[in-house]
Amino acid sequence: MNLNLPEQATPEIRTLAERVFHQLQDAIVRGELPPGSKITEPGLSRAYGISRGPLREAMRRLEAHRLIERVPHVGARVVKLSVKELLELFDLREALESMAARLAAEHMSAEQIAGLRDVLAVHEQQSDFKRGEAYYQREGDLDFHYLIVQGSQNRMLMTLLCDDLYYLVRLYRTQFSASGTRPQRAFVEHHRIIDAIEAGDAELAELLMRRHLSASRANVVERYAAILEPNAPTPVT
Amino acid sequence: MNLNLPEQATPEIRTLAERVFHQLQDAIVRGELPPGSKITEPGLSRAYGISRGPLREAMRRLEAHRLIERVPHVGARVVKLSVKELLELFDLREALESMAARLAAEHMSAEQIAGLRDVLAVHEQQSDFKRGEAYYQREGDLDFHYLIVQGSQNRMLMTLLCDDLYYLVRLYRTQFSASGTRPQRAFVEHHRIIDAIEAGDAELAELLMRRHLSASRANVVERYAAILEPNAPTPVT
DNA sequence: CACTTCCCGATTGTCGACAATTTCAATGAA
DNA sequence: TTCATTGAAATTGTCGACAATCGGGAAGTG
Repeated sequence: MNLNLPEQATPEIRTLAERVFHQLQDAIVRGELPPGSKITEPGLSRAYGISRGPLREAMRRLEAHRLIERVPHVGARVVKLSVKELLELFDLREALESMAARLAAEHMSAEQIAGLRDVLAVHEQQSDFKRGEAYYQREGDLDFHYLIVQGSQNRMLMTLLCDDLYYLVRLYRTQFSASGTRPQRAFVEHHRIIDAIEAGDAELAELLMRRHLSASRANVVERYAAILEPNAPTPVT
Repeated sequence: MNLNLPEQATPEIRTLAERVFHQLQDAIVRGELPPGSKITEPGLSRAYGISRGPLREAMRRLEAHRLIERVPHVGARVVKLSVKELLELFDLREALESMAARLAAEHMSAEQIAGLRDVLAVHEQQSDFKRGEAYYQREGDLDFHYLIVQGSQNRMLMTLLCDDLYYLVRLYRTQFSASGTRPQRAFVEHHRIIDAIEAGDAELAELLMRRHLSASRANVVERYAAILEPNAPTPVT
C-alpha cells in the first residue's frame, strides 16, 4: 500500500557515500535527527558502520542541500529553520510551483492527469480514516505537488523542487501542519488546480497554485501565532 | 578597478576542501575547465597540490551545485547544458527574480538603490569603452541582478540565486551573450526596473523584471538560431 | 574482417592513522 | 566568588595506502 512519493526509479545506490547520504537525508526528514541537534563524524561513523571518508562526502552533499549546517573545525548541526525562513521557503514555493502549474497545464498528458486525480482520491479516502493526522495529510499534499512539478517537463525545476526544497518542506510538515478547516479547503483547491490543468488553462492553473500556497503560508502564520499564545487554541472542527 | 560581484564578505577559507571548492568553481566559470571536459581526481590532486580527500569533498559540493556531473566508478565531467536546459534556467530566473524585484521594491533602502544606480552608471561607462565585448556586459548584467536579489531580504532566495544558479548562468555568459541592439535595450530596462523599485511599485518592478528576463531569453533563442544558420548573421550595428 | 574474451593500466571507492584545532573542565590568581 | 589560564580529551582536517571497478587494447576465434 506504499504509494507515497512516486518512485524516482532509484538511481542504483552503488557507493557507500551515496547510501549514507540518502539514509541521513531520511533520518533528518523523519525527525530521527531533530533540527538543531549536533551530529559528530565519529558518532555517525559508528552508527552506520562506515569510515569517515564516505561519511564526510555525504555530509558535504547534505550541507549543499541545506539540510545540515557546518562550521569549520567545530562541527555540524541539523538545520533549524526559523519561522522567518520557513515563510521565505513558502514564498519560494509560490514562485516556483505556480510556474510549475502553468507548465503542467501546457504539457501534462491525459494519463498523467488521471494519475493526479487517482492520488487525490486515495488521499481523501485515507483522510477519512485518519482524520486529523497531519502527517499523512502533509505527505499526501506533497505527493500532489510532486506530480505537478513532474508534469512541468522542466528538469531544472524538478531537481530544484523535488531534490532540494521538498526535503526542507518535509522537515517541517509535522510542526506547522495544516489546522482547522484548512485540510478540507486544501482538497478543494487541489481539485480546482487539476481542473485548470485538464482544461489546459495555464494562466488559471498558475493563479490557483499561487493562491493555494499563499493560503498554506497564511495557515502556518496562524498556527505559529497559536503556538505562541496557547490560551487561544485553534478551532478543530 | 575590480568592483565586480559585490564582495560577499569572504567567509574565511579555513580549510583545504573549502579553498579548492572555490578554486574549481572559478575555474569552471572562467572556462579553464570547459563544459563537458573530463576531470580526474589524480589530475586535480596534483594540479592543486592536495590529497584526494578534500578534493573529493569539494567535488561533491560542485556536484550538488550542478557544476559537475559524476558517474559512480567512472568519473566526473564539467556540466554541459543543452540549449533546452539553458532556456529552462531562464524560466527559473524569470520566476525567481521577478519575485526578487517585487520584494526589493518593498524592502530596499535609499542607499541600496543609490548603489544600484552607481553600478549601472559604471557599467554604461565601461560599455562605451569596450563596446561589443559581451563578457563585460554579461558580468555587469549579473552585478545588477545580484544587487536586486540582495535587496529582496529573502535569504533563501539569495542563496538559491547567488550561490547556486548564477554560477550556471555565468558559465554560459560568453556562448550566448547578448547580441545586436539587445545590450542597449537591456540598459534601458535596467533603469526602468530601478525606477519602479525606487517608487516602491512592487507590482511594476516584478512585471518589468519578468519582461527583462523574457527578452533576454528570446535573445538567446535568436542567438542560437543564428549559430545554427551562420549564413544569416545577426545585425551587429 | 568482424566480433568476443581477457587482461592490464588507470581511476575511483574506502579505510585507518596522524596532525591541527576546538572545547571544556580543572586549576589557580585576583 | 569570579575570571582568566591551561591542558587534556575529543573532534575535525588531511594524508597515503589498499581494494574494487571500469575502460581500452591485445589476443584469439568464427
